[in-house]
Amino acid sequence: MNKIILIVGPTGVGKTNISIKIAKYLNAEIINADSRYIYKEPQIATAKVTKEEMDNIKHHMVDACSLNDEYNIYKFQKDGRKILNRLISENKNIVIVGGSGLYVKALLYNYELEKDKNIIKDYSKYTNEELKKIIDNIYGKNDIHVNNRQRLERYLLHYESSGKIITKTNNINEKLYNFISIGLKTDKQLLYDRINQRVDEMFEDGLLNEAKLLYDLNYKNYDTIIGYKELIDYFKGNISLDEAKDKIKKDSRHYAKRQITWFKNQMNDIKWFDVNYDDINITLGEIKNYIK
RNA sequence: GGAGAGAUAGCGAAGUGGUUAAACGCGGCAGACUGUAAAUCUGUUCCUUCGGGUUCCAUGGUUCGAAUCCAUGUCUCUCCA
Repeated sequence: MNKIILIVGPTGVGKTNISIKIAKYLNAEIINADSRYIYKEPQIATAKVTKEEMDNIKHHMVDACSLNDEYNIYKFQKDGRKILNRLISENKNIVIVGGSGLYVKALLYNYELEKDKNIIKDYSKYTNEELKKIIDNIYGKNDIHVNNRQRLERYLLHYESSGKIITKTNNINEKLYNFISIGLKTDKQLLYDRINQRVDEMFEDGLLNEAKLLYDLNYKNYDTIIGYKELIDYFKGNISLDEAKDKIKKDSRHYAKRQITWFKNQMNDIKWFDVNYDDINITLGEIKNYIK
């Protein structure tokens, strides 16, 4: 019987390193569940696994498309499950690692997503209040906040293109695969220190060059990546490099906090491990013992 | 040495006699989230045993009432010498 291990945690805890060690131990292949690893161009900004780090472990769902491509959770679910099912049929051990909570859930839980019909609607003539009222008439128990225009528009678009409403169902907590969930954590101040330090290291490693290069090429999803989007104002001369750098650190910390909130409250039966950075083997030992 | 301007919560900044524990922004903290998710959005942020307590540089004063008016002091900034 093959093993499927899910490893989650906030950015900067050390998921990449640990996942590879665990994969090595299990002779497993890795499926990435990190929404920004999908894009092939960013390397430094997304702290992407390097060839050397991979240590000959096969990685899936990394560098799968261009920053110019339209990628979304539906495609991730479809592509990811295809690989997952294939590896299962080949009786391989699998390590799934990622920080994108919704992607993880879409991959492993009963999230029913349908192919988008590519309908484009323009709701710009409606105010938030008007959109909210329309949605309230469709489904009074919706909990979308009036200010959340993105979700308001998404809800209406989904309804108008599929005729279906988005409701909270229990399916979303129903596991479709037999996997063990592991969460990596550490003291929050320590995590924030690590994140800040990692941003400094990214700059030492040439983040600015990478960012400028892609900026000049005008990539479509450029501004969805922490580490790039904060530099836009710097390239335009609106802020100093130090200001941009601080903003990257801040956005990264905020992102980590949102991830922690998600994994803590949106997912069940995650076994949390405190990462020991002085001796990673201690943490690895605890994990190996748990997944035995 | 002379002439002005100013000191407000962690920071920036409103407020110039009463419904002001003090707008707003940032930062902090917590949270929501089934298709942009590294996204989007929400709540909270002087202390509190939730009864209340203590605030707007300091001290003293005017007033029924002061962050707001007066006096003195301390500090900061700009300009003139």
